Amino acid sequence: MVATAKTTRRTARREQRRQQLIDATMKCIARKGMGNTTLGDVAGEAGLSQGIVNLHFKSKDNLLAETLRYLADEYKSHFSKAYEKSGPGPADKLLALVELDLRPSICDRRKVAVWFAFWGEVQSRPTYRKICDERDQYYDDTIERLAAEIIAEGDYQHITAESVAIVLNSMTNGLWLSFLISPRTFDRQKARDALLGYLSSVFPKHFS
Amino acid sequence: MVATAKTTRRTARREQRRQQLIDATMKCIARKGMGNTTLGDVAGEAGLSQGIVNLHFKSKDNLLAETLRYLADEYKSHFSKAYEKSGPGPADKLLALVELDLRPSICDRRKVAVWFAFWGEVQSRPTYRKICDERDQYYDDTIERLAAEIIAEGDYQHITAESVAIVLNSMTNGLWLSFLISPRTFDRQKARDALLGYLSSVFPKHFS
DNA sequence: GTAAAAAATGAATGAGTATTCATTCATATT
DNA sequence: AATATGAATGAATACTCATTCATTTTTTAC
Repeated sequence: MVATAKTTRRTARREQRRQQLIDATMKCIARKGMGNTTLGDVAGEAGLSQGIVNLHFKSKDNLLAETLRYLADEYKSHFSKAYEKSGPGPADKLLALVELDLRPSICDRRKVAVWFAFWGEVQSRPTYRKICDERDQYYDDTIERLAAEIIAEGDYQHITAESVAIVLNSMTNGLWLSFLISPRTFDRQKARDALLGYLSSVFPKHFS
Repeated sequence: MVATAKTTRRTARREQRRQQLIDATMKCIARKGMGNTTLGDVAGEAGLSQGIVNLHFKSKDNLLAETLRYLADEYKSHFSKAYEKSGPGPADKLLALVELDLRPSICDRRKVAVWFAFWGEVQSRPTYRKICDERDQYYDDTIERLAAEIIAEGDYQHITAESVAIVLNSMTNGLWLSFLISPRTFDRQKARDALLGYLSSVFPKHFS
């Protein structure tokens, strides 16, 4: 009885419940769009009652901001892990980071839909902008530094680290858009080939 | 003559009003986001009365779809014009089309904000997806054909037209995102340099 | 085992907003 | 000038949904 009660208990620890609601929020946004997602939808998706979101997040605005922050933090964490785990040279690291954006766990229908939902509102919401900006800066700076190291190593001419960072950053975001809009025709392998094609034409000594 | 002129003027006024409302819609979406734009906002922005949108567009949903269609059509029209007007070779044409996406009349704060607002909802709205898909297909096919011609002309190895089209398509969309999120740090010239840098590394004989 | 605390419920509230429609207004037609 | 017609208004309506809160259920502490 004690054991059963523990596994089937209806209440959950605060953090657990919050996470459950954030997950439900992402599902709803992906399915119905941010504008058409109601707190009732989120609660229903989580199998809980009407007032649950306000209990745990105080307001809808707050829930949405926390959802975005969760996504951004998750991305950063994957990013750092990919960086640490990859080979020692800057080319290894750059490749690992670029490939990260195509990994199914990141380049996932639901998550990408949520990113774009927020980007669509970023213009009018300073909070969203701040969170997105921060993540982008983090990404951009790292990529540019790696590109600079590769350029120095290979003594490449006619190319700047900044340009490479701009290309890679915009390409990965743009690939997400293709994935979102045309999941049928989107092909991870082709996307990867395109990215590698770019890297090998700009850094031929490093990416054959 | 008299009858005809009068008739066309009357219908023209109707189209004029619709266009005025579409413009107001884009302004509102850019300022407040799609989710927070009310029909009252749109009517107010146009200097007209509450019920005006329903009179001309039947419903809010319809207004939004027509707004997206307008944007897509406008883009296609600029695209065709740029294609026609550009130099004869495929490299001239490719450059002209790529540069189009950075032209202030296209890469404009308001319009880009509206594109992203719709992309954020594309997942849940088949109508939006269809319109976006169509535009993308148009773009992609043309770019790929031009890339294929350039590859043939220059006898380039280790590169496919499809890859080039993927890179260019995702890059231009991605650059729009940077422009939207960080208008302060976004730099048209640097974006252009990055695009040209890509083209010259992949097609060195055509883009020095 | 009991009491206090915490978590969760779901009906009620009220603010906001899409839509409707009776009426007014402007212009064209006779 | 008189009439007809489409355009526009804006108050009224109907509805959605975020938020609140009194109540119930579950957990924790003793």
